[in-house]
Amino acid sequence: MTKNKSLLEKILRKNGYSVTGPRQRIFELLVGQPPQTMRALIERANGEIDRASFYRVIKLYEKLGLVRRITIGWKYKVELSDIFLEHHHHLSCISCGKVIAVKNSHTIEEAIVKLGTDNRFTLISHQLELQGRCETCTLSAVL
Amino acid sequence: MTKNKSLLEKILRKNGYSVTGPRQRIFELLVGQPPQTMRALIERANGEIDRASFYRVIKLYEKLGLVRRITIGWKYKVELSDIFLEHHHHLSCISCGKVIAVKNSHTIEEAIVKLGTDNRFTLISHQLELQGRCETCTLSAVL
DNA sequence: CTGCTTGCAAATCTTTTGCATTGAA
DNA sequence: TTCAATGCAAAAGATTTGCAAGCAG
Repeated sequence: MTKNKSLLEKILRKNGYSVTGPRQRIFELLVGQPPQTMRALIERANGEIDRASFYRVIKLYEKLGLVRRITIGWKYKVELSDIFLEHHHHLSCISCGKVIAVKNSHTIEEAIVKLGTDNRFTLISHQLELQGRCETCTLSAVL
Repeated sequence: MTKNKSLLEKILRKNGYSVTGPRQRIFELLVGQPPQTMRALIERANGEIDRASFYRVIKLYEKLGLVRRITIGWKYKVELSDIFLEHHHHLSCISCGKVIAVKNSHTIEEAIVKLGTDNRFTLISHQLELQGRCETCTLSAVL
């Protein structure tokens, strides 16, 4: 999708950052991938981009709202944010580690907004993470 | 509360772990505190307990479901789990860092259960984290 | 006693920083 | 040309591990 890439460029420029090779490359490494650990992301670049740049770029992307970090179990992973992906949450299986993205329910979103206003908070973002056992693992736990 | 402490002992024994000084001490350091970083927790022990033991004990407590980790911003913090605390979620202010615990709404809990069944997952736990700006910070952002 | 726990020290892994160099605008 | 962005190397921080000694059961 070149559409995403031009959106990336637009956002960088609009915020006064330059469009560079590493920044584009890192973006590509995020497109179409499930949430990845930093390590995995860095390894996928095969040494073409320095570790430090990864951290710097991801931090920038997070600030610009392009990327978000989600916590699965103990460590965090990064993925493109809702600008590129439809807003969703994660359901992860504690047995096999599978992570599935679930589209958000209207009910939940509304209740969340209410939580914010009830507490006089101006909400900016939220994450919902669910842990459980997927169907396969639930079954094999019984066997 | 000695009630909590005896519950701790019961859980440890029932799972075949022994009740030791460090384990009790670490538990005490968690009681009645807001979510803490590992570093803060370790510092509060003033060198009486080794760093490594902290990590080992917290990991054990998490496995036993006594403790949970929540992610606020980038790093995680630990707090007692719903066994000791009422089930709740967190609202954190991205300006001043304040974190408030919000009792859960029925609506959200129900919708979450539905999300699980819709995806044939046996749900075990979930976390909802909200980010925004508290009233004070919202106002001072305008000034 | 005996094996689980701990402390200690060292090893690993993750993230950040300083600085000289490179590259986008 | 000029300043932001990158790579590199080193520093800082966080987490884990091996092993000998200590303690709960």
